[in-house]
Amino acid sequence: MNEELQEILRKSHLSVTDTRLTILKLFLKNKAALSHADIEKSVGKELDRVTIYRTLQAFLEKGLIHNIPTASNNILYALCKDECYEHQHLDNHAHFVCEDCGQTFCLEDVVIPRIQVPKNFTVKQRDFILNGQCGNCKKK
Amino acid sequence: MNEELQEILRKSHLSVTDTRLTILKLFLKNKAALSHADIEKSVGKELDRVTIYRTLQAFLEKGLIHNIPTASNNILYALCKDECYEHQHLDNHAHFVCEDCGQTFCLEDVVIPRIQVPKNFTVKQRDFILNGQCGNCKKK
DNA sequence: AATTAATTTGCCACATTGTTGCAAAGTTGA
DNA sequence: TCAACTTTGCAACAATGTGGCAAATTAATT
Repeated sequence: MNEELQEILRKSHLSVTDTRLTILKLFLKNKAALSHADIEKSVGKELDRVTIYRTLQAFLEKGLIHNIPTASNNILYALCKDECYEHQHLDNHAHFVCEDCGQTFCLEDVVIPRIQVPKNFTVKQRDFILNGQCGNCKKK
Repeated sequence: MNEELQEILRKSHLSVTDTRLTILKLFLKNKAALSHADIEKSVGKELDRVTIYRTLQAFLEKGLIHNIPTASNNILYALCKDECYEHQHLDNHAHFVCEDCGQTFCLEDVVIPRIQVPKNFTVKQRDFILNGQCGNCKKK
């Protein structure tokens, strides 16, 4: 298990440290996207607040995770798929934020449709965020 | 001119104050969406920082403006169209963030397409954010 | 027009979130 | 194993957001 995690970091050109393994593990364990606060809560005092910031920054830069725009002001992060490379994200799937449980899911199967933009505009990235109630919360 | 502004506030069930007229004027003058920091910079020391927060909150609640999710952590606000009502936003248009000038525009004509979501999921709101280069920056 | 009731504003203090510098600890590669 | 380099934790600081309260302003009423 740990070998696999290390391999993931190396593939992204990140040196292997306890901090990074811990945070990577969190991402793999959670189906939902994580905020800085989520991670801080999970690790308790095990990791410094600043270190978490810097780790997320490093993961972002190396293309291991991507961030998800939200209307509230907390940035969410989620693991990228294999098709994502450093500085070039191809996360063309939609994200779903559940109002009830607050969790955000990557809808890997929902491909973002291409749309017409005004002439002279060049589109480099597209984000599609849905808001509502997830399947789990609906049952209750 | 001032009469029209007052009318806009009244229509949204907001009492007319200098602060609100000032901020509303800013929104009407700017084609791009504004952040709290943008407004603070514009008005200088004319308005208190806290007052701006509360004014934006009031505008949001009454449906005069809507906020735009962004991947960075600063919330953007833009005027709503007439179809928006208090507590019920119908801003089903896409937003475009220009990488070069940093400005965010409402693409009023670009309607967000409906997409398929997993069964048991209920969609209440849809946000579509495009990222790239706007027409103005492309010319340069 | 003047008075009253209700709302809004500015100031203060405080909480939360994010950033930078630097020395100590850890990682990588030879 | 050693040296070069990177990462981490701590401290200090900057920026952003929130709540209380008295003074000022607006809206409503007579």
